[in-house]
Amino acid sequence: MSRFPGLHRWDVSPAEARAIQQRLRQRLILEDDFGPVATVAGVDVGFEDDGTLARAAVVVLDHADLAVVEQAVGRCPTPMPYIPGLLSFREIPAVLAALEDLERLPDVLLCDGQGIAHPRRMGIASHLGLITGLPSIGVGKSRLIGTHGPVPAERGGWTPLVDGDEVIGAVLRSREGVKPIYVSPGHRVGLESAVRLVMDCVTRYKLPETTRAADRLASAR
DNA sequence: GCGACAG
DNA sequence: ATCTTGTCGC
Repeated sequence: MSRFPGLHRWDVSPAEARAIQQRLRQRLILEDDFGPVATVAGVDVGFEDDGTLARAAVVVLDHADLAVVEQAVGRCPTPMPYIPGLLSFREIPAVLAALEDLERLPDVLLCDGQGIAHPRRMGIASHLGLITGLPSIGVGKSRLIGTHGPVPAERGGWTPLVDGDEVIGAVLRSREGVKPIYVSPGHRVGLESAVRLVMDCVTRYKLPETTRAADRLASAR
């Protein structure tokens, strides 16, 4: 029993993957389109057997107290090598396997990587949001594209990430004294809400608890 | 042609 | 992403 409709094939060439991204980007909703957020999920992918097997982890947390509600792990043969701009084709198949095992789907997905802060506005968070239909946000530890000015030093402060004349994300100081993180809307979430939801999940560390929990599970530490 | 380049 | 110990700083 599959929870999500297959929008396209996964065993595609880089050129086909880029064409799929161009086709899908038109369906993205880049403004708030969600109800009460009771749960938030962290999504991350790790690899086993020299990278031949992808292992995805999804950890659902209670939005109010960040307590773990449930978690799932999904595996699948790694489809293709890492190619900047095509990360979702390498990692999403395993993520979908993990999502199928959840008792209940979360209200929002926080993915490791970018949302629309991507050359074709189709980073892994946006792609996953479109496939699942769930609101999604990209939380990256580093930059893929875009430029930005100085990042405020205080916790919670941020500056726009820009590409040409478009604001594609926020460079956020999630914690004082450490490198900022890159937050961008994935699907059905506007930038301000994306930043707010991410900060809702940040406690005493640079990365939100969603990411930390998923990272831990995906890397089997 | 020369860099840049999520995880 | 992954390979990996100690080490600097609050």
